[in-house]
Amino acid sequence: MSYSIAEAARRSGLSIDTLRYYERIKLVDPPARDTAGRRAYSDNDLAWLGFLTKLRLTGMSIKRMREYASLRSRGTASAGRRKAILVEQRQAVAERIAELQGCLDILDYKIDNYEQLERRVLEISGTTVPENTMQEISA
Amino acid sequence: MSYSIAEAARRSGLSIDTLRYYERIKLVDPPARDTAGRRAYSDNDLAWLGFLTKLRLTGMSIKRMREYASLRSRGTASAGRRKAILVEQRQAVAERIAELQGCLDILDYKIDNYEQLERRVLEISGTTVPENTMQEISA
DNA sequence: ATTTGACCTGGAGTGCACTCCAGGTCGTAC
DNA sequence: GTACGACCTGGAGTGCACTCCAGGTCAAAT
Repeated sequence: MSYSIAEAARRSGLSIDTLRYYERIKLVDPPARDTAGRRAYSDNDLAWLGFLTKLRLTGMSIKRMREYASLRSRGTASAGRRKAILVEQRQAVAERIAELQGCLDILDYKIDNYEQLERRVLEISGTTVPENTMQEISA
Repeated sequence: MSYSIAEAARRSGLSIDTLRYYERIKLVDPPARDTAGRRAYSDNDLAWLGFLTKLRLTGMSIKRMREYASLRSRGTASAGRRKAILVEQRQAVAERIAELQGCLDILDYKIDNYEQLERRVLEISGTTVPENTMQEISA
């Protein structure tokens, strides 16, 4: 099967401009063209775009993705280095997840503070809230 | 206690330039100054910088952090909206963690493919690797 | 007294990842 | 046969979050 750029954009979740941009910066190989010179993406192209969007979701930089892409086009001999990139990225993602988990804990703590404040305001409505309560919340 | 900009940078993990930048864009209140006009950060300032770096780690935009910062300076009345921002961010972080988990699975799958390829190459060293093996790996 | 180093200011520059634009070419629908 | 919509190109523009720079001030050390 072959797909117009609009269809490829729809299926990959990237914009048409981004698709052309990725081609310009050599992140994807130039797709085939139809008789009128319009891009005709193959299933293979789509699969590669799909994988690229996953790498992007992991936070991989375009520079790094280009490195991976260029290794890929050099064939089997580069498999080791490609694997190394993926392993490194796996590590980075795991670390990022841990970091976000830590952030989640902090957010929960702060949200809980706000909830306690709400409860206290309800209880002693009209009374001045002690200064240290605000400290606790804004710190 | 009061800290020089260099010390504040060291303690917050931000650069000196970033500290001045955050002040310029009203993300932090201008700190006190010493007799020579140099910034003197308080423990309170440091605590706020600490929280900001956590928010940044969650991927919150500076625009959103500024919103939070400006609400904070408007006092208790804004607590509800501040809490809402935190709750929303908590949600975004949880979603991002889930997304990264999914990426981790894909990376594991790809890495596993590379490992299988390595084993096959070892076993039948010198033999041509079947075309579909490469497809599986590059898709 | 001068040198050093940390700090100051306003403003310009950077890198990233897109995103938009003007002006042009096709093939199909009316 | 012309109007339309989807596509094409090279290049410029955007938003974000810093980062760097020139030229200057000040207090302590030599």
